[in-house]
Amino acid sequence: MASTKRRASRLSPEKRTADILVAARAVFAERGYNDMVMSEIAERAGVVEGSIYRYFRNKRDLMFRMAEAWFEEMIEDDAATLAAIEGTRNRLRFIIHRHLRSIHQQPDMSRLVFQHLRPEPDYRDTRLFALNRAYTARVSEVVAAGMKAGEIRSGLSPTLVRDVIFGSIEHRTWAFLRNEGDYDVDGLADQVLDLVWRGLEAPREAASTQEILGRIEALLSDRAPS
Amino acid sequence: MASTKRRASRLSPEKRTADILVAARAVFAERGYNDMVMSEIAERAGVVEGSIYRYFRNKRDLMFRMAEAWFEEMIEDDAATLAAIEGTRNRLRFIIHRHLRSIHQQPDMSRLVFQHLRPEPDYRDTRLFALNRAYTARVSEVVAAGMKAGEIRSGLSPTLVRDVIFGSIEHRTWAFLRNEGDYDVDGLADQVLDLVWRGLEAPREAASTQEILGRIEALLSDRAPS
Amino acid sequence: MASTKRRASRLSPEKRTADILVAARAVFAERGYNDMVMSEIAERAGVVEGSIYRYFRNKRDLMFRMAEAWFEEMIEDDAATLAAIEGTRNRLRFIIHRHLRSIHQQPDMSRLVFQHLRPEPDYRDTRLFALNRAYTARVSEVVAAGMKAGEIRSGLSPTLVRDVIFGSIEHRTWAFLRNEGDYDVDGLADQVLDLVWRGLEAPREAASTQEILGRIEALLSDRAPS
Amino acid sequence: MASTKRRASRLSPEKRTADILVAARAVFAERGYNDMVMSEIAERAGVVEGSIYRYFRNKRDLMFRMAEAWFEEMIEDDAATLAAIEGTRNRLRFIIHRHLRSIHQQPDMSRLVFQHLRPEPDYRDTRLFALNRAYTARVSEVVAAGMKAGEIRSGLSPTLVRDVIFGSIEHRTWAFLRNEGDYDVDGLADQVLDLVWRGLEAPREAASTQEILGRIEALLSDRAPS
DNA sequence: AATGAATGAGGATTCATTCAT
DNA sequence: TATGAATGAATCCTCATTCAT
Repeated sequence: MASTKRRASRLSPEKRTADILVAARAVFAERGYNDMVMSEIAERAGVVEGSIYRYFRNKRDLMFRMAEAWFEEMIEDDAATLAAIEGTRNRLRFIIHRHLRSIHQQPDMSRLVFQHLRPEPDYRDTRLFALNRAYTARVSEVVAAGMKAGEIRSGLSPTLVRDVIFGSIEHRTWAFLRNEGDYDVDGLADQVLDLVWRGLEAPREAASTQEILGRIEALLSDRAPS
Repeated sequence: MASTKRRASRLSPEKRTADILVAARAVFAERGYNDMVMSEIAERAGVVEGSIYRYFRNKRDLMFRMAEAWFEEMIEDDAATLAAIEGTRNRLRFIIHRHLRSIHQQPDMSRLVFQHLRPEPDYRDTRLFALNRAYTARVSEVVAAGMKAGEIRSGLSPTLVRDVIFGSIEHRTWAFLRNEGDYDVDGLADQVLDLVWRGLEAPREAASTQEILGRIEALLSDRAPS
Repeated sequence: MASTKRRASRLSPEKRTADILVAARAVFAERGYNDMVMSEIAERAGVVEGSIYRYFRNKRDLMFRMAEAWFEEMIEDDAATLAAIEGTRNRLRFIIHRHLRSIHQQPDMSRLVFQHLRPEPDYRDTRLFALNRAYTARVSEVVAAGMKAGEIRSGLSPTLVRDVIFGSIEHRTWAFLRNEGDYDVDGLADQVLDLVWRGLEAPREAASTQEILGRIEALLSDRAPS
Repeated sequence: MASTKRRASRLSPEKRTADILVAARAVFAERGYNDMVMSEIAERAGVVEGSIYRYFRNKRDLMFRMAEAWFEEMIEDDAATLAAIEGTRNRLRFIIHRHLRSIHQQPDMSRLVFQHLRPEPDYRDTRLFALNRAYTARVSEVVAAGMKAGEIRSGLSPTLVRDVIFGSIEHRTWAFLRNEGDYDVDGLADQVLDLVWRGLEAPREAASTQEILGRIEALLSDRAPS
């Protein structure tokens, strides 16, 4: 019986790493967090288990890298879009909508990050942390800019706004992530935005009243009999 | 040959259950989620491993019961207090403050619920779910009441408000739960409340309108025809 | 297909421990240090792998316990014999002979102790260390007693004598433990004893002097004047 | 596309071998036996893992070569010294002292040889064996010479003396090699020598007595009356 | 001669849960 | 009701060595 063993072709580390990540993501999508075993990933990637460890320190590292790749895609995809959107409110809506959409499209990956990776003790030293921070920092930045432009009332903590937005969304979508029902991305985005925006926007009431009065007075005095 | 073994004294099931829960909570506090092993709980509770299974279906059940006990305490403690507080804003502040305080005082238990219990697939069929729902429903109720009273603008989803509040708080406190830094319960409660309240409160346009009408009348009467 | 699984009968911990030790020793004898796998030990002992870990912390512990059992047997066996032997020289010979015989009969076990267990970093905190110390201390004790009795010259360090005896034997028998040739227990015991004893025994100068005087007197009386 | 990779400069095999040996020894000194990995050796030697295998059959071979280099140094260093020492006792003391000093200065290397290399099954076919034999043979040679010169009693086995000396020393120094305490090279050398020498030296008592008696008898018979 | 990517075997260990006594 | 001995599944990781380039 001839041995059918064949050495995997010699690939560049980048290609091999990418292959393994793709395989890992596929296995993860199919099996979920608990049943994602290294041997299956190796098999799919067309390498031997041991080879995975040349490119990834361990399983935990592999999972982080998986999530990092996901974040990188998202951040890159959004950059151009966000740059093209004008107005604080519109930009916030985009970010909110985007997050709701990400969760909706990639519930497994979301669960991975929310439940398993983010709570890790040394998460803060992670590249994923940096990426996630960049991802959420967009809110803080938009808020800070809006504040400068007078669209958002001053005195607010931009990072608190960030936590309100992402926290709200994630709390709202837990049921979906547990496979309990669905949600409407567009509608929910509007609801969240509405609520948050009210909390943020600079008070216009006082100014309008003055304006109204001023214009009425102006009108009346114009009409004054000569 | 006399056996020197001593049988555990026969206790009432309630007492036994309580003992085990106390032991479990102690072990959990000391060892954390991953290193909480049944044998140590049994030892502390003064029973044998197998006996735990007479009172708890399995470890998962035991953990849920632990968390349920925690929630029951909180809900009960708060009932009277909340009843004594008047005003929608004040009541919301209490609930926000309360949640921030719970997390601050019981980080382990919070992590257990947020990270391990709530994401469970059949969490929804759980008594913990019901308790948690009762715990968070207080927000929805207060909001609904505030809406009726005209303090809160209509058209809002009370459950969305609930998600905004608890989501914000939990997102904000993740770092703390990872043992990264601390937070100021009072200060944070005020910040969150401020932001949320702005998003909720009914517009005071009615008042401005009155003012506008009054001043118009005044102006017009000044110009009364001679 | 009927399942043929059967629970192992419930045994006393002592019996079970002994069974596992016996199995371990058998596997060790057959396979040697490197190929002694837990699964085979379990199989032979009639238990499941996991059960071994109820009685032994880990494989290392199991190996130590194996060696300890061996030492206990030896020490116990010898106690009566040694008590019955009179004379420092005879007692030393017994100990030397005994050690040579142990190595000869249990080369695997000897190798285990010499090569793998004794060099362990925390060997000193081990029960095996205590037993080994008791085993070798017999030399120190006999030497100390012999010194008191004047059979052995004073000023010697009994523990050094211990090291000389056991060190010599072990150095001499390394080749045998590597499966290179054999050795003659009796003959080697005599050789070692001879060499060591010369190093130990008190000088008999007093006796020679007596002899000299006696013979001089004899000579002189022969020549008595007629 | 120009490759920026730099090929290791082409060195003479002797130099490469030496470099790798130096690197191996450094890694071994830092990491110890268990954590000495080929990749680190390669890195230090400025070559790639695979290249090591051009110069050394395998890791085992590399370790043996490491130890061999050590022995060669020692043997060479000692040759002149030993030639300059006169007297059997003095020469033995030098050898004993030397061995104690070697262990004291190179505990890692000693442990390597004693624990890992010497017990190997085919150690006897090794160059290290030959070197070690040469190293220890100095004892046998000195003993044989001393026997011829009448300083050492006849009937002894020179190789047994060798085993006594090296065995004593190694048994005595095990604790030190386990990092438990230290020892005094000079003092211990004297103690060992004292004990061993007594076991070796030719008995002068008996001979002297004979001599004394003979001379007395001769004297007396000369004086016999005619 | 050098590279370095790929190989691949191999086993200890944990602990929730069960069930015969 | 209590006991506690027995179960048993399930997998990550290392690293010396090879060999195509």
